[in-house]
Amino acid sequence: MTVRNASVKDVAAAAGVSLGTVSNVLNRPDRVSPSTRERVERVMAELGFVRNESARQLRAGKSRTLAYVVLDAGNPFFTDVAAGIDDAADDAALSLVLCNSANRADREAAHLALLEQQRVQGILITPVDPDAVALDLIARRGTPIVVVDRTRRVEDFCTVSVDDVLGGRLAVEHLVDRGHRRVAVVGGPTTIGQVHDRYAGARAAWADAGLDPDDLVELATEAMTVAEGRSAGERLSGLPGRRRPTAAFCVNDLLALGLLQQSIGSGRSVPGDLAIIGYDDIEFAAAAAVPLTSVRQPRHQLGRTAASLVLDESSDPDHRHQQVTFTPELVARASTL
Amino acid sequence: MTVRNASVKDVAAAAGVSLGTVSNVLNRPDRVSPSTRERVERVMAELGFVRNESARQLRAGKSRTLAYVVLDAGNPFFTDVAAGIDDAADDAALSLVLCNSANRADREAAHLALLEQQRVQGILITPVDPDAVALDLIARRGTPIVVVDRTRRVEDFCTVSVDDVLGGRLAVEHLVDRGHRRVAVVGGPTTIGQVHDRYAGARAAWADAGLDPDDLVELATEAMTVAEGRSAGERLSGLPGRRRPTAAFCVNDLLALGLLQQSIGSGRSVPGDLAIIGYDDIEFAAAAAVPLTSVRQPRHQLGRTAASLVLDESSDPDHRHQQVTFTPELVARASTL
DNA sequence: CATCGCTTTTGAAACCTTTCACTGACAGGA
DNA sequence: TCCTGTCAGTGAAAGGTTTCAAAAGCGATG
Repeated sequence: MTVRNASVKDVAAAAGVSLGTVSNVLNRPDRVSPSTRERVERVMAELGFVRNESARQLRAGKSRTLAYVVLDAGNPFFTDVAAGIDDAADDAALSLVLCNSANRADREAAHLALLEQQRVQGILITPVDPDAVALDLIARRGTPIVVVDRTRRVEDFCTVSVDDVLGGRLAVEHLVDRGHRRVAVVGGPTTIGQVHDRYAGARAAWADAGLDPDDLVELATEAMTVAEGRSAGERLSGLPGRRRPTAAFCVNDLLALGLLQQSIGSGRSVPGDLAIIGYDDIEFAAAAAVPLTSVRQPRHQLGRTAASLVLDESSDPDHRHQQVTFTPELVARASTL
Repeated sequence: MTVRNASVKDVAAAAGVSLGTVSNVLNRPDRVSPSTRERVERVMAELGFVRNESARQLRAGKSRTLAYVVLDAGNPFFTDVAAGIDDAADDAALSLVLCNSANRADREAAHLALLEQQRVQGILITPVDPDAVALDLIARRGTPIVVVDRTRRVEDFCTVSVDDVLGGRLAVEHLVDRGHRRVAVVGGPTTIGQVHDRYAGARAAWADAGLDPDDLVELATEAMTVAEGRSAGERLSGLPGRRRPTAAFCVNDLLALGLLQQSIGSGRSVPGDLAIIGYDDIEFAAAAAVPLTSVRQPRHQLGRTAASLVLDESSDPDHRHQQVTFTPELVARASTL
């Protein structure tokens, strides 16, 4: 029965009706008499008919998918953002595909090219470089793009992000409140916009508290991973007692978890000898052996909003670009008690 | 210049050549004279021409993508498997799209239907129910399917998995070696094939060591999450001293991390009062405050192999289905010292 | 100049679906 | 009986790309 790739034509012939009728069964079943419809449907099942989405799309001009080009599929933060997007896509009866750029510009470019050729409804992206010109070209040619968790210098399309300066500020204010007067800021590279902003917020809060800038120690890392967090911990241990900070603000939770592990492993108590605060509030932060204080970003909300912006842009002819900024929130736990 | 959706026809007209020549520039540039090629390419850039992948695919009959329908995009285990698939897809110059079924059969079905309509080269899937008949239908109609990290009762297509009975055995043998004579097995629900197999391996190892089955305490959980791990820890604390196990084997790392957190938080030392062993060896296992002993699965390898099987099936006419089983490996760390 | 061999270019057909103006058939009303 | 309106079904056209046989162009050779 099952025929390799039966088409509407085959179905029509086998059911003794015209092409148009088969198409109507598929797309407007109410315009076909019940008896005919049933016969056609039976034939479709027998022949193993599967609609050819390429042909349909060619005719329709647009696809039924949304795409998210994610920066690092292994980072729980991004998978949560993706879950938010997925929710919104579900509501709009679109399906979401994830593409992983793994922080590599060449992979990102390849994915973008294919997505544009596929005429996806819209592209959500956390780009390797938010100011890359390739994004402009694609947007100008008509595919809606929304930048997620990054901002651009020129505001020529929608972006959704979180106020990272405020986040850095919240973290340091919290530590100052707890009485810390010598604090490390751990993170890098500062070429990443987020890292830069969080540092800036940290410095501003420190200055506002009237503290000496020299007592806010910046500890640069090469990446934001657990391993880098451990190595930062070793560098911290190496400092002489009086120069050693009593607290550390890590610009993401992976760093914080690494630092936490290294500290406990080398016999220091957290928060007694070293208070630690992270950023992102990923699920593993609350689950750490010493539950981690962290700056929470509304990541699900971030994804949901980004998706609704891209949908608006693709459907509303007089769409206006927006820059949505969310507010981060401090979640205090045992690591800074 | 930029025209909304320029087609090869528009390019041909603007460059003063025929359709066929434009197509040749795109697909066989060597057959076009340098001067013509250059002119056509310039016009394409001016017009903002973007190849219509639907039309191309309609003609070609197949697409350039591979899809992985992942069970839970938030679980680091699966993102690592996906990274392995991605590697192999890259090598074959295919692009990989990820679809998240989020453990829901309806979402899985929707994704599968669309992927089949899109005529993807192949589908990799960690299914909600490996024995679901929908998979057979799709495979029978000609889309190669490979089941990842699950096995099927009927071996009618390729599967790639890890020997979970052996994994359970390794974990319990390790604990017995360390002198434990009263051990908890934490996990569930046992309707999941993997969980069932790991339990079975654990029991077999226990029996082989000549120990009393009553001293292998099974602690069922409703899901395999950090929160469930914590709650299992509370139940464990509630047991009277002599009945309380000295070690726990958790059937995945999320459970183990939750149990670890709860134990330390309530003042028990690990591994002194309770040794803990997990399963999967996700990155956060090594990074826990007490580094976690775990059973490692070759997850990258798993993905890579699955991708190469699906590619083989889609290209080699006399492909034979294979059931590949990998061997897990114990990674001993401080939590079972 | 005719012929040959080679490279470059052409134009039509094919891929499969959807749409839409149209035909037939039939029932009800005048 | 004739007309009108409704409903079911029809068939051709369109959408953009690739392929392939055939044509054209062109320099060299006899």
